[in-house]
Amino acid sequence: MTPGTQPPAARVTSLDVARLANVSQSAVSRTFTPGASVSEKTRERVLAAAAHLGYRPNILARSLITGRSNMVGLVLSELSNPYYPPLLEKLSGALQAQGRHLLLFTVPHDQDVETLIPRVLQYQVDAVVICAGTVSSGMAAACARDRRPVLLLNRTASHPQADHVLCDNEDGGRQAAAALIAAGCQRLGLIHGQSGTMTADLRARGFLAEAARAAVPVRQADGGFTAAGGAEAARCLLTGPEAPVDGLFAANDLMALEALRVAETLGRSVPQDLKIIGFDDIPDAARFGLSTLRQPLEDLVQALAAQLEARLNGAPAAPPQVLPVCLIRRASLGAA
Amino acid sequence: MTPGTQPPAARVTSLDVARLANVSQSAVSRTFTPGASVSEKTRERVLAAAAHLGYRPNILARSLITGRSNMVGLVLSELSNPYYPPLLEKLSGALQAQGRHLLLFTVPHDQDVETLIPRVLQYQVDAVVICAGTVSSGMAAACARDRRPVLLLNRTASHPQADHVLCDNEDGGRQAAAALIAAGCQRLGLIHGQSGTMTADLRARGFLAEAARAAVPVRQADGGFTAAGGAEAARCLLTGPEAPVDGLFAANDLMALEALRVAETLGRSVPQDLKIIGFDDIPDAARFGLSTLRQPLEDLVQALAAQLEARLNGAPAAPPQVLPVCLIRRASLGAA
DNA sequence: CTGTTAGCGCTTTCAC
DNA sequence: GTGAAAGCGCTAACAG
Repeated sequence: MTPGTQPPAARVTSLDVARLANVSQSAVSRTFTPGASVSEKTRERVLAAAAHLGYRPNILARSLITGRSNMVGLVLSELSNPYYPPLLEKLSGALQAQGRHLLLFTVPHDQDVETLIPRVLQYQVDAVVICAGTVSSGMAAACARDRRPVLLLNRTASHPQADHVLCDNEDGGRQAAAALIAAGCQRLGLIHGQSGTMTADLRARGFLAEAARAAVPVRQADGGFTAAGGAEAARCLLTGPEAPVDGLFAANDLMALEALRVAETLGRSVPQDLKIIGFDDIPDAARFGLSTLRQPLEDLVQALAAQLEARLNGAPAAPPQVLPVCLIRRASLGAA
Repeated sequence: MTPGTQPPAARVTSLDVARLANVSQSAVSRTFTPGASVSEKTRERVLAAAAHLGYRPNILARSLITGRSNMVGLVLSELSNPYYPPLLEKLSGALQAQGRHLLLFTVPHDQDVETLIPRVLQYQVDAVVICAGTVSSGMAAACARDRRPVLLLNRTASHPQADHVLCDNEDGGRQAAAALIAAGCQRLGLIHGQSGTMTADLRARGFLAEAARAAVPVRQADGGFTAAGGAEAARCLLTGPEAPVDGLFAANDLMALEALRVAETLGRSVPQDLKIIGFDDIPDAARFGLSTLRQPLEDLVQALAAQLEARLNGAPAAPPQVLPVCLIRRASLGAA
């Protein structure tokens, strides 16, 4: 049996309901259209018939006419980072509350975000949320041509037609440096995220700027945002001939937690010899007393959902929305 | 401006392409239909015109005719369990390789899986994958009426029309007990998952059966599959007047890891005084030397994808597919 | 191989 | 308020 040869399911259509209820097909349609005018009598008859047959409007057929699918494309790449699952859960919940649903596209390791976008658009999603890779202008243009809003979550601008919702990465870096310096650190270490990504660069920039302002030296290493890379970078920064660093900032918690473990292995006691700050506040951070910059996940998602709603109602792209991050002081900083 | 009042996007249709290429609309359609017969000449003209206009077929319109949307509904509840993100990532990848995409539905905390299903079906998804809550037969019936395959991932049977892909939870429990006993444990402890869920019950059953077979006593506590609950249960099992347990099995790693920490807090040294085994093999398990029963994620996903493909080609529901779990020996069991 | 035609299930004018 | 009819963008017969 060849694929696709199956008879399509015998679905219940509005016409079936109309016949059973002895009304026109349009009456059925109106009954299921929120703002339409139907007499109470008709509505009841239709609803009864629909319930009897198990009828529910076909959203795809509807969207062909209304131009609205109530689906939002979500392009994701880094589900393995524990920061994302809570985000995804909240995002899905917020959109579901608006009557929309996420259509998921994951970026294959060997592929680019770019190449995925046309596929996303084919599904007639009402908007595209991108939370992966770097977004080039070609892509934004493709969406703009189709008048499909594009929202970038935790990515920084590449195109003025897209909305941007993100946390203040640069200020987070700044806060980290300030906190370490205030805690008495004199030789700082910075574990970079994947270079080239805006979040990594901004966090680093803020950190370096604040350290420079205070004239505190900084040694750097690249951890690539991964646990393994973070461990490697930490080892690199905590050993060697030079005077060891006494304050460490990692561009995400995954790496910071590894640094914590590496420090332990090397016999450095935290927070006495070494203070550590991460970024994201993933669940494990609390468990291991890791100080970190917490992103306001709930606010990010709410802002995104609100902006999405606005754009779908015709509003133009808004200026980037940058939400504050908040330093959570835990044991790794000498907090209670 | 009222919602939905916006003019639908000015989309490029197959007719636009046809006109530009001086061919019929069907020629355009055929060009984009894999198995159709078009001359090389026409195909080129069409593709050129399409590229020029930025045309791509509207999948929703297509699905109205073919009865195939290439979307698969995914009903999820427990994204916060670190076991799920890798699963979701692999699943999405596997389906994407088949040219399908996941439409996400998360179960709100105050709601039932049941109530979500009609909404899922409205989107004309080709199939529904459920990875949440307990699935009642009413729901399965609804899907069956629409001839929509239902696949349950890591849930046990409730309806013969659904496919089931899961790992051998009961045997995992058995293996855990056997391993602890073989390692010399004489007083076992069991931290239950959320009671009522099949995975929790089966893991417990296997564990208890094997312990009983070996006539080793077992104390039990409920951890509800959560980190907090696991810590509480561990504290309960590791303290108290009775002789302390020397072998502990937790129904998932989240709880087992907490148990590991609680044991440390209580001054019990692992694996000397106490051996611990978890379930799932989440990333943290390796990091903390937790022995655990690893689920064959990749195999689960592949089996699911294959079964999905089969069902969509007309195959009937298959008998439950139970994949073996594998005990990973780490420090918590005294392994190297 | 090609164009013409019908129609997927639905919403939306438009008369009544 | 209601039904008839048109048509969203596309595929699938069907003649040629």
